[in-house]
Amino acid sequence: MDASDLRVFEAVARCGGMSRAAADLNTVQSNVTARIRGLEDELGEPLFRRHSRGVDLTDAGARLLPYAHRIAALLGEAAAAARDDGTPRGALVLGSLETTAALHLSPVLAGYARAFPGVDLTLRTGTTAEMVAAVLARRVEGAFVCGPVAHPDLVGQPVFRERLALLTAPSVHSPEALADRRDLRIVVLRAGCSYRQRLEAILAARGAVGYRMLEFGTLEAIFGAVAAGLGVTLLPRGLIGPVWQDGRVAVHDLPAAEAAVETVFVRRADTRLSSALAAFLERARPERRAAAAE
Amino acid sequence: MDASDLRVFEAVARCGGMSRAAADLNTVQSNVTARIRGLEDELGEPLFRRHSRGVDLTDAGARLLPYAHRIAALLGEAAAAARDDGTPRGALVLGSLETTAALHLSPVLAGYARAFPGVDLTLRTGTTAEMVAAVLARRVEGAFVCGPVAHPDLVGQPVFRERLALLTAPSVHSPEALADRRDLRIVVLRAGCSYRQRLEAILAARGAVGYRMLEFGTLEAIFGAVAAGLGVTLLPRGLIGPVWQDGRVAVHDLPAAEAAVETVFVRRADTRLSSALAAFLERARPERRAAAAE
DNA sequence: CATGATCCATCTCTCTCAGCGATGGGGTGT
DNA sequence: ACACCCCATCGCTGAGAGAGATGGATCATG
Repeated sequence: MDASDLRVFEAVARCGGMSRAAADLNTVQSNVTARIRGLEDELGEPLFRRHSRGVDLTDAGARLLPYAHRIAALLGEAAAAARDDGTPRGALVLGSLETTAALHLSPVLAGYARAFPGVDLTLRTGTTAEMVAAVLARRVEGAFVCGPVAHPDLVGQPVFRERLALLTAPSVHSPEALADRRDLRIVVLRAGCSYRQRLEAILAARGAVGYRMLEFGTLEAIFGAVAAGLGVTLLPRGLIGPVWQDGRVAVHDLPAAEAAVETVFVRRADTRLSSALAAFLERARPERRAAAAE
Repeated sequence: MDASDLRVFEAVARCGGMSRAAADLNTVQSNVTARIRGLEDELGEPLFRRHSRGVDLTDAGARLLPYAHRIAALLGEAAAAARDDGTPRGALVLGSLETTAALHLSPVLAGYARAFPGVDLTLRTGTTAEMVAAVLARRVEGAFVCGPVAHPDLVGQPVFRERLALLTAPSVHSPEALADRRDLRIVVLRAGCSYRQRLEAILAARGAVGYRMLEFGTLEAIFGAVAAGLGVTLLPRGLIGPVWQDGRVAVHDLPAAEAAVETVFVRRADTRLSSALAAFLERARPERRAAAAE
């Protein structure tokens, strides 16, 4: 048995058919058939049930499939480990919440890109749930998400600690005044945004329920909507300096328990920490950034 | 990069030279050279430093080597998993202390071999330290050893609980009487036997120090030596029925703290529990054996 | 029921590439 | 100086992977 056999096997299992797998692998169907046959002969067990719509896994195939994934991942990691001599190099794909990227990451990204020109840096943004899924699927090496995250396959480390504040129209003088607003809406950056649940809890604790949701793709649009009295939002304090000073929106501090949010960096527990990523995290560490700011 | 490349790489690293690796792999040296070169070209990093006595690993090679091991192990496990349909079959190589094998395992082994004729069962015996090393090196799937065993790569489960007894010549009436015996020796089955340390501690607690050691390969020889007054030994009570009844040796019970010994079954944490092994452990479980004895 | 589409198995042909054997150069110990 | 051991390289050969064509089976559709 060989790793390339397992690659073919995995493609067939994923595509649900030998013809489709052949297209996926840029080869012809007869080849796929032959290699699967060879693998089955070697193992002495059929791996797929053939039927007119394609194939599906037998029990033996289902037992083999997770190994195919693990071995493929391990081979990629082996090559990366051999190439990684401690100086960051190659591709580094990270994920982040959009608010975290805006608030904390831009100077880190800029400095990192300057310091390590050998690294092809990619930053993808999305919600905590999306990013966690991306990390698990190995689409990104790791991600900055809203903590805490507990998953057996992930390891996390706290990176930033922020205080959230409630943003409302200037005419609202306290969060408690929201309870009797019947037309209340919550404004979020994206559907599924991590702060939404927290905002719902905060409003519910003050007797405000039954709100609708507005989703805007940019922070500026959100500020505009809040300033216009369309709704309220919850954002890290660090993000709302200029808008608040302009008096366009009112910023309401919250009790520490409600305001505190921790950004953690998560990555798969079973992957090696690449030099490129290690150097990035080193630059993102709070103490380091404080020192750099002096 | 391919698993067979890594196999060649691993052999070269292990043998310390391409010629030796070629012999080990049943191929010729030019092939090994070519494949290593190919691997190095693909990775863009030299993996070995060539010198007149052979080769040794560069840093990149040293980073790659553990992956070669893991991938090789995983490939073997993948084949075993695919073939393993729940009915025990194939090779099952276990380790055990000799005393445990003699005391507990023979009926289990016999019954298991009868119940699962498809399994090629092998039992290797040795000391706890030897067996733990064998498990870690994957030479055996698991082993019955003297507990407790704490190692990050191993998982253990208690299987048997025994009471040890001190065996002396019939003329010795209590363990305390040994303190003034200047010619005292301890008799063990093998150098490095797990019970030796415990016996030393027991004797030391009674003021007996400065003994010599005798090593005999069989239990009968040990009984003979003890009966002849050559020394003392420590064995599970269950092993010493007939000899004690004959009056050839004196059996001294010990306090529970000193007598209790737990036999645990250990295996690597990162390997799948094969059906063959699962069935064996099921048969070795104390409650099961008690039920079978009724 | 006929037809077309889809999917897998099998066959043949081609050609790459792994493996083999031989040779050569470099270094080491005697 | 010589024998020895090690690795690099070259040409040759054959197994085997890949490409393409064909055929049989099944299913959807009108």
